[in-house]
Amino acid sequence: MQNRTHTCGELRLEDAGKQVQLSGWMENVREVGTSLAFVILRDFYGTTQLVIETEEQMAQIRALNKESTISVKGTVRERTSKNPNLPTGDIEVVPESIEVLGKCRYNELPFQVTRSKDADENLRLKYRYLDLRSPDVKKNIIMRCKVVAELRQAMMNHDFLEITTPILTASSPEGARDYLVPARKHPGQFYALPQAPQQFKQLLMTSGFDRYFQIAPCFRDEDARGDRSPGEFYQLDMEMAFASQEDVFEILEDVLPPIFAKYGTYNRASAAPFARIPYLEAMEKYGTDKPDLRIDLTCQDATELLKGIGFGPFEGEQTVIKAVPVSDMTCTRKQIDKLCADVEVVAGQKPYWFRMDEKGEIVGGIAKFIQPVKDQVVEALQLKPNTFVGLSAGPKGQAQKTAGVLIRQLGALCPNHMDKEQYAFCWIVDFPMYEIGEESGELEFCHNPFSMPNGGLDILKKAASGEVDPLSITAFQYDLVCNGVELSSGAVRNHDPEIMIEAFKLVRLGEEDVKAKFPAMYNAFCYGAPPHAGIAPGVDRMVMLLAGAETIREVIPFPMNKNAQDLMMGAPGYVEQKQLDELHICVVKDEKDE
RNA sequence: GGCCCGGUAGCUCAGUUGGUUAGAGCGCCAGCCUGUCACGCUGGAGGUCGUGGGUUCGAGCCCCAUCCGGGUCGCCA
Repeated sequence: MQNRTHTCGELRLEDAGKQVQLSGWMENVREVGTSLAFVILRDFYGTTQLVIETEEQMAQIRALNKESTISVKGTVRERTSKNPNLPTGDIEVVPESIEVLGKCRYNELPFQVTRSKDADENLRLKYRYLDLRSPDVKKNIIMRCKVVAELRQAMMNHDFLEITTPILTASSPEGARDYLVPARKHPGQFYALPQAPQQFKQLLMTSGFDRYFQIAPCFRDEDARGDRSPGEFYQLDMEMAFASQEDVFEILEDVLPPIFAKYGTYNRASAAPFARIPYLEAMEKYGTDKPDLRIDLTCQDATELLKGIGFGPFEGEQTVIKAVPVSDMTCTRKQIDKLCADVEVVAGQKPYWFRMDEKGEIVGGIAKFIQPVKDQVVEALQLKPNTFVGLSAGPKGQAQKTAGVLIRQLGALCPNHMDKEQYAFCWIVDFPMYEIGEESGELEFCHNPFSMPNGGLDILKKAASGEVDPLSITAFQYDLVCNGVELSSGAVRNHDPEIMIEAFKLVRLGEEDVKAKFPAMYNAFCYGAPPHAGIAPGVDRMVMLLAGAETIREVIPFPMNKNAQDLMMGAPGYVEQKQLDELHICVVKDEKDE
């Protein structure tokens, strides 16, 4: 059975006179008088106007609810009143027959399809199939498909092979919380869904595959954010054998900018090579390890300068003071107050400020404390009239963080300090290998234990003997950042079992722990592994940046809500006792439920 | 889990200092309209103001508890 000769976005003036068949959703009906009506028919490709002129068809349409699907055979006709705003606005179709294909049983919908973006998000997600009917919602998904296709093609052009890795695998002791799957044939044992194909891709390198990539599903049981989907997400996962950090950078610097420029809201993207910023420098200069380089503001240390001026929050032995000067700042007092309030919410700490007015006077905020040291401050911060200075103070980490938030908010507030319409990439490099854990108070891996330390075995041995501070050791670990969004982490991997054991020793673990935690990888590396490096940019995040979407859910076809529920499918849900029995699972009731 | 904001018609929201019968836009239903295109006009239906308790002569509004949603921090090798 054929349902159409053309799509609803296809017909033009030159098609006038043709016999056609169209099928689609009845988006709207406009009755004008008793025997004239216009029906808007919508499919994936667009909309076409039908004109109803007979009483019989009028009755047929009146009996139908909007959003029903119908198929119409008829003649294309030039409109007497054209609509220049529509691609098909020059023509209309005069039906000879109308067939109902799928009735919409409800005359009142949960929301109006053409305005679904105004509806409550949980309602949209529950009725996602209605939400997605809106071209505006659909367009992000279409763009996502094209971007993924181009990423795939670009990777293959660089001789990468797409290899799929298991979805049911072993629980990994490091990192995020796992999703567990009970093993029916092995009572008490569990599979886990992969947090990333990390170990598999490293095993592929050890197997002799030279360049691997995958649009890989990843599963992590952690709380959601606006830019972080709960449960599952996709990465452009890649790994290269006999490769250095720079080799990985070169690939992405070639693959990403053209796709960002082509599909993005902005058509400019950083050219290769992207800026490389050492982690410590990023924290010093931008107050964050994901700086938005579209903003030309930086922060500087003002501890020496401002400690001891008698302002309470600036005192204290551990206190560090950061200053963010903003030239040519013309914001109102109201805007500054709002800025400070916003910064406090995000950073969890109050910022301070003062301003040099147009006459060169220090005014506003904590000006009276600055007054006595005005000359030094003007000198050190190179102050000119109409310069605003945001300040943060506290333990180093907190002061940096607050300064980072200040920079971001000030960028958003001052168009003259933000070149917004572009994709500004940078690499954050030289992450520390170790840190002092906040809870344990002892030395721990900073990011992940798979990264190669800069200095190799030698530097680890020196750290072990006390010659070198382990906190000063950096790893060949890098982040890709775009417009203040962390797109990806990657690393040159530690492929040498000896170095691995030494690295673990520093955090009080031994060879047995390495073997127990990562048996496959450890064993494999004992059979001769190539040096290798990789990275895994998040696909959802990239598409979100390209679409300029407010939340990551706008670029996922069927997203879960923030509580990791799929309201449309009813997941998670209870299962039958028989299923639990087969899986040897006994559900213990929460005390609250009893 | 902490903090902040919210929950009023199918949808999006307004609701003054606590005071008569809780409103608007869109949608829905009915009628009118022969060139609409966010069609227009007239009329109508539709509400346990999240839930439970309290204060008060009187609560959508104030207080307490609780549930749900959003943001943010924690968390995310």
